[in-house]
Amino acid sequence: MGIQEIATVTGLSKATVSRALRGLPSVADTTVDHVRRVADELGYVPSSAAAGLATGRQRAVGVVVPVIDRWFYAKAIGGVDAELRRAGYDLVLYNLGGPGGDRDRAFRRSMLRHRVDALVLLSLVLDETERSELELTRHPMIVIGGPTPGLRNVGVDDVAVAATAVGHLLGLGHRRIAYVGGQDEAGMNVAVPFRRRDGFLDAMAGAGVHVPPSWLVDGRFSFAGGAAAGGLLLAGSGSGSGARAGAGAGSASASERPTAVFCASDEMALGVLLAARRLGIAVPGELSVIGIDGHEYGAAVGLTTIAQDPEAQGRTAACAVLAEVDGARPGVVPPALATLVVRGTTGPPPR
Amino acid sequence: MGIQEIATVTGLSKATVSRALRGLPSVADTTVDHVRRVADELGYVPSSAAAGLATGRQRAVGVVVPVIDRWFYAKAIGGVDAELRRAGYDLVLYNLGGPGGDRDRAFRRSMLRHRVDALVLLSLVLDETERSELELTRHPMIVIGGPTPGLRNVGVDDVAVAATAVGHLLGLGHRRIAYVGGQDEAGMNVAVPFRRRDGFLDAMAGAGVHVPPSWLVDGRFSFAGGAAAGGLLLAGSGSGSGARAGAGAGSASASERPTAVFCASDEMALGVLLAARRLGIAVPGELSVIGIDGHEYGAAVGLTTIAQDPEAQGRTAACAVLAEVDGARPGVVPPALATLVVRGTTGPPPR
DNA sequence: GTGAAAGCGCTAACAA
DNA sequence: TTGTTAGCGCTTTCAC
Repeated sequence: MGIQEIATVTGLSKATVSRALRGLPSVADTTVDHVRRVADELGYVPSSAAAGLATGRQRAVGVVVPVIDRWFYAKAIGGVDAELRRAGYDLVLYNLGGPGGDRDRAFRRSMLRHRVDALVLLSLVLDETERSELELTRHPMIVIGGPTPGLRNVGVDDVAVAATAVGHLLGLGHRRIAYVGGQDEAGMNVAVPFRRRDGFLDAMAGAGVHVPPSWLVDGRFSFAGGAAAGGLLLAGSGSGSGARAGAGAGSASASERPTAVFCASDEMALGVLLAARRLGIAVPGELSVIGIDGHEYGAAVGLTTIAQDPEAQGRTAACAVLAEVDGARPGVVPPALATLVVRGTTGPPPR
Repeated sequence: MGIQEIATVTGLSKATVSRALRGLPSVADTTVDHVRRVADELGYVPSSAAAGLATGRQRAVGVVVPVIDRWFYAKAIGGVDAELRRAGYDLVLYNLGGPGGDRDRAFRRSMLRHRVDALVLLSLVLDETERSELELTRHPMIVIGGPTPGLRNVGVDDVAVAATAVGHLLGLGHRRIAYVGGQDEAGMNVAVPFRRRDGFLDAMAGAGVHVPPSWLVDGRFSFAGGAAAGGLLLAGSGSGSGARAGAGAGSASASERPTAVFCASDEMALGVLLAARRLGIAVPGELSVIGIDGHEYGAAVGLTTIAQDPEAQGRTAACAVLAEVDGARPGVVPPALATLVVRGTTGPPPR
């Protein structure tokens, strides 16, 4: 069951069989037909290892993710996969497995094993060693998500996205706007949250609106985290210092709490929505909530958001590295699209 | 940058270097140290292609999924990955890409290219051709999810799970129980939904409780689908025939609609919860809702569910095929665990 | 404990 | 258009 069998059966040479199978020019059509037929009959299956050894090309690209079970990563992987499949490449997945994962081993033992021809890194922040180790492989590389020094990157302009969100809220008349962001421990994502927060702060400052520090809350980029953050923001202490009198049952009075919350992800926004509902705060009547992502759940509940398309980003990234594998110059990748989708969770602030 | 370099630098033979690198016995400890050191200095990275060619083992296993961006699949992949990494295996992902994916090509061109030593199939239903094509590769194989004729399988006992859910509801006093299930088009999952529905129907019949056909609703295994199904069930026509008078605003009167809904997935249950909220139906006061899965979102909103652990299932599956790759007899895989987690969405029916 | 040599299954010059 | 001849980088008998 190798190329040789086909050669002997057809009475041709291995070389010709190889050429025929790969559809190279300069092989008689009849020969191609014959070879193909025999290969089929014999149930021939090419060995990627042998081909890889001979050519130095594995026809596979590695995708490195912090974790898989998060909306953004899963979607992005899907996009990368789609493009790879189109090109006849396989996708080998390197899951760093969150903070608990044995990241080091993952790196050395596998990713560098020339099993792949290129790497797509999903919003990773690498340390010095990792960076230089990867550089050493001379593989085409690109990162999706936060910009990483020295590497090409595809992703939305997070600062601009935050500005858009703030602009929407400001336009509706809001001035008391809180932010829910923070780090995603599981995701090991660092740059993106910072850029969104800075974008928020800058936009607010640009509009001359003050943001009390206590209105910058950590939602851990998760639904549960968002719910907790929402609880803190809406029921806990308001804008000011710790204890306040007359706020009945520990609940922030309407005049003290924000009239809008900008969340750095839809999942957190959904959490905030949950918190609001639990506290009996009407949305968007008493509180506006806006997220980032374009998560399906958000659509179902009518969440206003700045939607991005991680799948498209995955495709873009895959195309980029594939082109580079084929010898193209790295080239610049344009920023990914993000569009404001106004739905039912934002409206004018209460009077 | 091959094994040869190390050989010349150390003054040893390729054979010894190879042995040292792989930690085989019968190599002097000093030699091993020396080789390792030199390899490190040279930044040596083994070629999996060459090793694979020589041994016939790729040290990689393929994971075939209908789609990646679904809770169950993402979690399960994570589990498989964890186990593979432990064993020093790589994971190559074959995403069938939903109904739109070019399934055929995915099969022939890649999966069979002996790039992997074994296959883990995630709740797939294969047609004849696919089955026999896979058989032909003689690879160890296992499926996670619905049982598939001729293949080992890991997963919960869906019939039992459904019975547990029904038991819980019945125990609370419910008799008017509806079911939200249906097919997950994206997931291409067939057996599981049927088994859960049948389990539900059997359990109900066993308890002598009638289920009107209109109380079997399709929720497409998604949040949005669940919300739609919930709307239909709770606001649309009740148990009986189409139009009814006096049901005000097209809403099913409390006496006609179910007092409990069993959903074949947590995502659908969350959708039903959303529908109930929109209709102003109190949960669990007027309506109990139970799901299956153990989704994080469910935990956050207090959804009662039968939790399963897809990650553990992934690990189990990986272990099983890995063992088989190492020459072990296939062996029987015990059913995966599923545990009733009672939270706040189920309670006694309204009087 | 170590070395020499023969492949693993394919591709890639170079001839014919 | 097809065949010949070398490898790709590793593992693996079989000697030493």
